[in-house]
Amino acid sequence: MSSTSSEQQHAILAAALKLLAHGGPQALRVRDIATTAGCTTMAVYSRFGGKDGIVEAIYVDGFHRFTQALEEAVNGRPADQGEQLGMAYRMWALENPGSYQIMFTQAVPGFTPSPEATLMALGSFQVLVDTVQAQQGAGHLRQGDATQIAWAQWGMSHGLVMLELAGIQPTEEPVAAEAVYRDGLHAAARGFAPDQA
Amino acid sequence: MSSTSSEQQHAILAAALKLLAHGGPQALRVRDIATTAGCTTMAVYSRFGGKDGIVEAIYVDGFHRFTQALEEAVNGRPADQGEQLGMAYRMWALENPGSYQIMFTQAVPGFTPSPEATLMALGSFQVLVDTVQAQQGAGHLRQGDATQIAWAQWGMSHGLVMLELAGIQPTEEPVAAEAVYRDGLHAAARGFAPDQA
DNA sequence: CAGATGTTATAACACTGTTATGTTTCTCAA
DNA sequence: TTGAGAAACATAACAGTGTTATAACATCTG
Repeated sequence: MSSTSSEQQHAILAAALKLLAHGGPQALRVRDIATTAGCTTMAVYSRFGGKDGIVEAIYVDGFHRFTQALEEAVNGRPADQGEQLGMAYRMWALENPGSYQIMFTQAVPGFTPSPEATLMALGSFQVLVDTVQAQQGAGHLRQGDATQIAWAQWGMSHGLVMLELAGIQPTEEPVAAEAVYRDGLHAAARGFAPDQA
Repeated sequence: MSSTSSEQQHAILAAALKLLAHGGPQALRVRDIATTAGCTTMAVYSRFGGKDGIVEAIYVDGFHRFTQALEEAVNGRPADQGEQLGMAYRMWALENPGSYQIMFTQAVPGFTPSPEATLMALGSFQVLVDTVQAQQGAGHLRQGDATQIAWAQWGMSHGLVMLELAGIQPTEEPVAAEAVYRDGLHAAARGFAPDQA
């Protein structure tokens, strides 16, 4: 039946996500995924076409949830949306480090996402652009290319998150990471504020 | 002799860097490194202890050259040093993408740098902190924790460079990447400027 | 010179992604 | 119901890669 197929697909993906959460990207081994999902190695090939298929599924699932988390975070006045978005970005990455690495770094050697998956990734970026435009409309950000401003903010978020995920700390106290991140967001907001502000 | 040992070490490292430049981190295969260096597979184990030893050598070599490039770039008035440093950061990463990936991402699955190598990496960060302090002294950046400001700037540089290395472009024109990056640097500088400026 | 130490060359091993193969099970029309 | 075709399973084999073993060779030391 098609329903059991789909259930097994789900079980395999869930097993892969479990291994990913527990041991990072390098814990994604086809045999282990199959064992964890309670099926044979071949099932992974029947359902996903191989390891890259699993990784692509994780990639797509990750961006789906990531985009959703970002959209849900933006629910206040435009003045607050930048910080809300930035903090949600970091939070999601810290809670889903394995997925984040697969989505934004080449943690799995041979894997490159399909064109459709890449488009989906850019759709996630659209949330940032929309937020920038809302803030521009409210006079909190300078006029100009919203894509460019969103890109710079994405860059700062991504860079700080990556450094944090890599375990590189600015100070001895790990508690400071969040404060440093928030301060970076504020600085970026000031940097892109209208001239007269 | 010890000199021939050292020469062979150098030949192996050079071969690894050549493969890295040509095919990226996943082109670093022990057999290929040995063949390119004109020695046997075992020589890699005698000289470097295995693949991780080679990767660590690339890591250390990379941070050595990276730090040097950053230091050489800072040679103007404090007002210009931020942009000089940021542009040198991006330029080095684009010219040494393989090394940059090994240094800042986990491009080689099992590899983790030794504590000494990690200290060396933080030494590179010190160039940023020194520059921030010079700019603070000249009144171009707000007073406060120089480490924190440098960290945010590093984050933005790292994030934008990683996105660029991953081939993700903000617009259709690849020429815009440098302009976007430079604008991001300016925004960060404005964001951390003293209040009255 | 003789032994110890290190290096070379070759091969074998372990792990992982992938493919092949024979068997079983299921589906569904006759 | 039944039998043919298809799908899936279980097992094994294959290919690539990091690593280790082993024996022959070289080099240095006393």
